[in-house]
Amino acid sequence: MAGIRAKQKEKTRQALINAAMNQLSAENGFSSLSLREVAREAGIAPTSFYRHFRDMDELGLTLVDECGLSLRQLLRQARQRIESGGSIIRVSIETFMQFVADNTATFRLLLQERSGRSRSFRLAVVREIDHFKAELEDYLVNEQSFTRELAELQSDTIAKIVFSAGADCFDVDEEAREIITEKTIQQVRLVARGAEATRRLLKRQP
Amino acid sequence: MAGIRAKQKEKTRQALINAAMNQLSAENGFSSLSLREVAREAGIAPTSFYRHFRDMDELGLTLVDECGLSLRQLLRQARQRIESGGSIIRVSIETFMQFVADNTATFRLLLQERSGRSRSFRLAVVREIDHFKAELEDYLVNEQSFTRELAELQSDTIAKIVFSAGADCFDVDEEAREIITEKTIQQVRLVARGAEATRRLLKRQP
DNA sequence: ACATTCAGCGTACAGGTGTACGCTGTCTTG
DNA sequence: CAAGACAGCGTACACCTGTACGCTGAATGT
Repeated sequence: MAGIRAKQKEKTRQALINAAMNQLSAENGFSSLSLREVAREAGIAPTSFYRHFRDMDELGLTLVDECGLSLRQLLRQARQRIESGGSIIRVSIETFMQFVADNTATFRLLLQERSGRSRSFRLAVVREIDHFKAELEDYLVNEQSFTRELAELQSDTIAKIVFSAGADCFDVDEEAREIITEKTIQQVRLVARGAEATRRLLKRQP
Repeated sequence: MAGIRAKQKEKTRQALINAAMNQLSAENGFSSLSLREVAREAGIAPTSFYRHFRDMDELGLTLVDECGLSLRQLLRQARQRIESGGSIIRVSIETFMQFVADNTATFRLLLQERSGRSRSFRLAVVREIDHFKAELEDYLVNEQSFTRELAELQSDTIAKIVFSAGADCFDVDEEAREIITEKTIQQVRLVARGAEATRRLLKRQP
């Protein structure tokens, strides 16, 4: 039951996924990428593609899922590292930016399909971003004692800032990326400060 | 010299632009839209397309430019209306959201090409967003007496929030759009409050 | 051992794509 | 009024696309 067969299938499936990612990073959006070319780069016949995915869209959704998943895992690791001291904002954002640098192709897909193509694509992306927001929101409620409402407003704001900043990194070199990272840290601190001020404001006049 | 000829040319040029916008709004990203289909919808032969644009990319860049231009005009009008009283944040954001609702197709193009396709596309979009930020930044310096540095940080943050919020409006009905608008107003106020707090902080320890 | 499953292949087809080339008829200019 | 510019057309071509269909050979289940 080792599945020498299933193992090989999984291998070519990964080859397809990698091929798609490569062709994405080269240039061009996901929609302008062809089944045939992806199959060619993966080293299989065009018609064999269908043994793995119903169509290109299904492959695309897989990419989105994988991207979101590994981002979340990375951030969770980062948060654990923080429990032994360190600025949560700095570490989280540095981790995020490193992720974007290492996964430019898929992250670009994420942002691009967020406002494009089919509805199912958009929903998939929204789902990933919602995961991100939810974890941040919980942190703000549990560790920083914000009200649900204010935590929700804050986490949504931060998500918008951070994902936009990720997009700003696409065309730039490492040096510029560090500048953007520092700027983003400042921006998130701006929001945190604003939320803190709002909390105090609400305490005085509830 | 009225140019009955030039007039006709401009007319079909607009027809091409409109056709492209229509096909954009239907679904699908810009890159998956074909010269032939655009020409067909505009009512001209495919080969006549070249009398107006070198290729589809040139048409796309034109769309981006027009979108940014009319957004800026609208916001400038809104700011004039404010001089006779009213919350600048509320009016600006409501105007912005109305613009997105009225120009979903091109605004989607803007956001999509921001993180996609060719470098020249991305730069064009960045340019439009920079215009937006610059006008906001000037306002913050001149009318609210912020330092350049803090105004820059603030305007960049707000631009990120507002453009992201615009993207959130794509799939939703009018009711949900109003909710998003209100949320965005709160978020921008959060940032403004954070910037205010930062300013005070810096005054105490410069 | 044999029968079944199934990943991958090759062929084939209908349809779409961008664009080169040369023509037409009308507006514009001299 | 003649000469030229030029928007738009039709034809033609080479190329790429998705996918239907049936086959093969090896891994698997009995």
